[in-house]
Amino acid sequence: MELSTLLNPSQIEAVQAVDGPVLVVAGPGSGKTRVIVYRIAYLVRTCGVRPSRIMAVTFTNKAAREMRDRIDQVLGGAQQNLTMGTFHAIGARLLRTYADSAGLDPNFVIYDADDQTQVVKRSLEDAGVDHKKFSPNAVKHAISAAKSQMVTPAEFAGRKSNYFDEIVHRVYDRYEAVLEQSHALDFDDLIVRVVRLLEGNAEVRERVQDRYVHVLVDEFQDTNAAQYRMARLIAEKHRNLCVVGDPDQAIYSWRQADVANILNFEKDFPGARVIHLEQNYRSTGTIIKAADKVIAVNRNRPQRKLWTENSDGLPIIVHDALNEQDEALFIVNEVDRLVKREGFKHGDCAVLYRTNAQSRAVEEAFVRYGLPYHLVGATRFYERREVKDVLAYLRVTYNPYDDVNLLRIVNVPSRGIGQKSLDELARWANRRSLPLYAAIQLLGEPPEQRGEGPDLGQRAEKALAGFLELIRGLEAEAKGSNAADLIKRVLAETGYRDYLLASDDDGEDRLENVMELRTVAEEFSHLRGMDSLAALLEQVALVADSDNVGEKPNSTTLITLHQAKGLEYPVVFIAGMEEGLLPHARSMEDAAQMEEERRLCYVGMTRAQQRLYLVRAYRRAAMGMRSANEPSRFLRDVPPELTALPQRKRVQAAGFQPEMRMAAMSGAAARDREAASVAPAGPPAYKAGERVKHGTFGEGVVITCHPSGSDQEVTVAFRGTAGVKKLLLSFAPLERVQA
DNA sequence: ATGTTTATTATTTTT
DNA sequence: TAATAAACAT
Repeated sequence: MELSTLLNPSQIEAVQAVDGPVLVVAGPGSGKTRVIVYRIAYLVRTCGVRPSRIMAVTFTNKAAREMRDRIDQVLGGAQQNLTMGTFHAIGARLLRTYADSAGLDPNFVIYDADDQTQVVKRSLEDAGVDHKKFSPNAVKHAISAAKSQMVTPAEFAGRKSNYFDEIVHRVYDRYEAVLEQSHALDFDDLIVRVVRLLEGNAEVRERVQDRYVHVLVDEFQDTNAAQYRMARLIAEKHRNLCVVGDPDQAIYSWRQADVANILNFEKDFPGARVIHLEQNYRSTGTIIKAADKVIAVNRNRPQRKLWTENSDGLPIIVHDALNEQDEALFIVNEVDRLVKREGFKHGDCAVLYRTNAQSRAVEEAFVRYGLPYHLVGATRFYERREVKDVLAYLRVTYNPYDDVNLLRIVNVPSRGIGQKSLDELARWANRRSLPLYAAIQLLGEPPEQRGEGPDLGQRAEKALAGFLELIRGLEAEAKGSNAADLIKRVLAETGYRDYLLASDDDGEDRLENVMELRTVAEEFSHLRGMDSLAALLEQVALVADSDNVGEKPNSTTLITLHQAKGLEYPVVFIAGMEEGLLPHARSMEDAAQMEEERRLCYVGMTRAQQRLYLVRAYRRAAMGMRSANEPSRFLRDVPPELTALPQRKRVQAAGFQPEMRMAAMSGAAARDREAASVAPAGPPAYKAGERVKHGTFGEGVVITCHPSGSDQEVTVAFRGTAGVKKLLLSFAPLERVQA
């Protein structure tokens, strides 16, 4: 392996610094993944470290997969024994291996966000709290925050300071009890319980620490306190901990990620080597300069400067659109043009946005124009109702003590078990501290065993007995087959297939989704019985990443800024460059949050390799309401000399009738119009945002100004009733107004 | 007990 | 706007 031909000197230093703690601060596009891949290859090939003694932690499952592939490529052959995955996946594996020592059922299930919300709701009710006054989601977030900082319910009692904390405290205890009774762990538990296990059990700690001679953590800036503690514990013995991160790309503080971990690292491992990777290989000089200007405004950041030897490339295009439809239309037009005239492929392009809701308008435009696109993770596959229902059957079959999932399907399709009966059953089970499933089992026992009965009607009892039989049947089936076959049986025996087909008009589509789940399940057909089921459930719980489901080749990617972390595209559009959106309205009050918004913008900009578009809409419909938004403050920080107006005439029409305009623009008409567009004539007379005055319409703000034939067309938003008008420069009585 | 209609309400990012 | 809960009718 001749490293000097593959890597620059700093990268080589990071690869070869294998003894002792190392912190690699790696800017965007600085070859970070490359460094990790070669570092692992170097450990295995040159240092003779067995792959089984290496642990590499990534931020997403997808990243783990890709990294494994690249390592396999470099080393030739599959490195099966390498421990590689997210903190959560690795945590789950450790906890199953050492379930006994951790005091867990080795068949524990993993609760996702939705399950958690259900548990919180139930806990709120149990605690007698009005769940209208305290949103379950807020409480869930508070509990999760406490857990990821390793605060137990008992410790929480000490820090409660207001009424909300008081409520959280009351619910937190109850929440943990419900999880335990359900033999379930939530996401945070997958980390927290590992830490507790390692801290509390010297024997297990020794074994784990002995095994992992080298530990790597990627995206270190986005780890939380518990995760860092877990990594530190595992690496404590050999002290070969290498963390790779970039404080400027920390964008998950809302999930309790804490950049301070980087500072803690240098404190906990004095004398750690610090290596900086600052040369960017990804983007044009223009993009790097602009991104650097934007991020430089943050006060709370390390001193450093990203640089590149790449050529400057083209200016960044800043575009002002009328509204979100117009914004989408502009993007679609540009993609089309880049593909037709400039040799890009659809797959080279990506549209990035702050909120998932923004994807709608963009998606509609792509559909209307018939351009290929794929949307990453909006309505995530595993969150579809029908998929969750079928999964609930599987999960209850695997672990019948899972109350949340049992409640989900006990009456789906309806089998005569109504809310009243369930309430009564739950009260009865609660008094006895029994999971619902155990309570239902007890119903079948003779009266001396079951004691004072629940007050259920005969019909309900019979229906519950029927449900019990159903689950028992599935259980027997599960033992003798595999997950994919079990899904088939669930569909047939529970009546779910008929229920789906009968329910909506899109029942067939829903069934199609379930079949997709079956396809996923088939991956685990080499395993038999409960093992197959266990493997599927684990995968589903931890791969909330829907990236592997139905990705279209060579299509434009529609993705949130957060999800785009770690990715790169030749052409990037950032949509919604507006105050209130990016930066988001919720971050306006808090300086630290505002810095995070800026980092998010920085992350977005640095995804671009060759072309970067920053697009904003003058007005936008948000949950039914229209509002006019100021341009994002981040646009002001992009030096004007690095930007340009769009080179071609933008397609637009007056007024606010997107439907009509879309219709008019579809198909051949659009192409004709495009072909008819004329070469630019002279520099624009006005820039977007300038104040102007008109003889009859009064004062207004320029939205766009661009060439139109031999003239220029100025679009102005006027104060008051006049609204938005398109005017021709040579005719309109316009004059500048000083701000 | 279940399906239908109306009212309400909350809108960021996700392993 | 859209998703969900509550109220209502069957």
